[in-house]
Amino acid sequence: MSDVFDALAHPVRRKVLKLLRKRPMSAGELADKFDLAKPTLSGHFAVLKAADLVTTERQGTTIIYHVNMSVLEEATSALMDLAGMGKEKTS
Amino acid sequence: MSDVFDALAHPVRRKVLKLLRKRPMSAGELADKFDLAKPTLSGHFAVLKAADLVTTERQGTTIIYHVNMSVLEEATSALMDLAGMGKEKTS
DNA sequence: TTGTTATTTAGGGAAATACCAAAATAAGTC
DNA sequence: GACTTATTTTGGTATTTCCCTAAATAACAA
Repeated sequence: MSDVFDALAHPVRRKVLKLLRKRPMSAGELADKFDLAKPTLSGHFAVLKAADLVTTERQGTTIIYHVNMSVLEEATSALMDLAGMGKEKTS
Repeated sequence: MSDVFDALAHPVRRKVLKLLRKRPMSAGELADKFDLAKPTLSGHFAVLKAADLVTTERQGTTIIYHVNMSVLEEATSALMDLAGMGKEKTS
């Protein structure tokens, strides 16, 4: 879970997830949305992938990134837990 | 908001918030829960405070930390938004 | 003022992170 | 094979983060 929060800590990576939530996109297509060199973005993708927040699918020469909603939802649950929102035992 | 996600990225800081959610605690009392030097914890507290995730109150010589639930809830909402959970416009 | 307790600030070193340009890899086409 | 396109890996530098010990500050008591 720490991997996930680490990944979420960078604004670029949060924006990548936001973009991927609308639809899967290739690495290059994603990179075009940022004012950063492609290797830099590639590094960010690797962090997201290590946290299992995205998955990849190769289509010929391009690589398509998909957001992994279940992990994003788990992170949200973890944070809700920390915030004491929902699912609480009234003891 | 980036300050908040940065603050949440470190496991020690998440644990501090979890402890403070039960009840406010002094810096020293918190520090005792970790196997780290007090100045190290003080640094973590400063990060949490910069993100407005905690507030402080001095009582004589001790400083009491309180979790700022509203900011924690805002962060949860932001993540829920990223995850597309709840509050969505069906368009 | 001297001393004690609680906490933070200062200073420094090691490790991690973020960025880039250049080179390498992968898949496909001619 | 030679070339093109898409992407990642490598190598390098600069900045930031994390942790420590030692010193400074704050509030209070004797």
